[in-house]
Amino acid sequence: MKIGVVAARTGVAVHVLRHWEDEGVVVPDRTAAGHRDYTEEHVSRLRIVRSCQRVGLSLASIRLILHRDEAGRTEVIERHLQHVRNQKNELDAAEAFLTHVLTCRHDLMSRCDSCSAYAAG
Amino acid sequence: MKIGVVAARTGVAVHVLRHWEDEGVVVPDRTAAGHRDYTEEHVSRLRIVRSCQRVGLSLASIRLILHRDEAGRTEVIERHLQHVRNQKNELDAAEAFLTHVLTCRHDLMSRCDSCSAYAAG
DNA sequence: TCTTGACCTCAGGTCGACCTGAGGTTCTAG
DNA sequence: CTAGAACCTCAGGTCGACCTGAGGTCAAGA
Ligand SMILES: [Zn+2]
Ligand SMILES: [Zn+2]
Ligand SMILES: [Zn+2]
Ligand SMILES: [Zn+2]
Repeated sequence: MKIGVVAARTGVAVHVLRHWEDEGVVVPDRTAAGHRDYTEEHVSRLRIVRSCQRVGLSLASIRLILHRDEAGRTEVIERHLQHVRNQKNELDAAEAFLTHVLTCRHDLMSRCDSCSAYAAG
Repeated sequence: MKIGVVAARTGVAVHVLRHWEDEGVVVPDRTAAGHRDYTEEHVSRLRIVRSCQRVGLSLASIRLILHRDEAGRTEVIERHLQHVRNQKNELDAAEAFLTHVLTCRHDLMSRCDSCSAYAAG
């Protein structure tokens, strides 16, 4: 499958697909003429890249996750799992804070218990 | 309070504090001689900046959140609340995926139901 | 007073993840 | 067989959030 078709199907711009190849994240095959040639497996992986990016993983980490043979893979995944779990707590706190500040009337946040609680976290 | 003391207390490097001032996020007072002078309220806000950054908010958004009088503040906060709620779902999916790939033995992710499920999301 | 460390500004560099454009080749529809 | 779309590489730009260094000012202890 050609790069333009993949871009249309995945919503990932052509130059981005080329960039991800440069970074070794999803490396397509090549036709005899040198054009990139993507399989369904590649497309599958591209979607995984997007999902991983949405939770803040870098291309370097995603590359590790997608390639079973890379050194330090397990460690990176476990580190990110830990990070993902921490993020959920951070998000709960952030949700509470953002909800609060919408209606907080304190001039100084340092005098507001709710705001201070978030600053302390 | 001088910038060096604040850096030590908050764990935020001096040049970062200066950068945050440039961006209008936390703007300290000044002494007669032109040195930055932080109050406890400033320190409180600095901690909030860190917490907000940890959930992916940009300095521009954080500035809006910290300054009640800025235009479009409510909209930005509500947009980020929505984002925060989405993130929690993303994180649940990512946690499941990362846990799975640690032990997935499929050569092609497109042939693994668990991996495919994450690609589909 | 003098020294030494902390502070100041301003200019330029880095890093990750793109984005844009130039200049050239390949594919495909008419 | 030819025009135009789609592909290729490579060089350089952008953006956010820092980071580094030069060259100078200010302040607290010996
Ligand atoms: Zn309050
Ligand atoms: Zn409050
Ligand atoms: Zn499986
Ligand atoms: Zn799997």
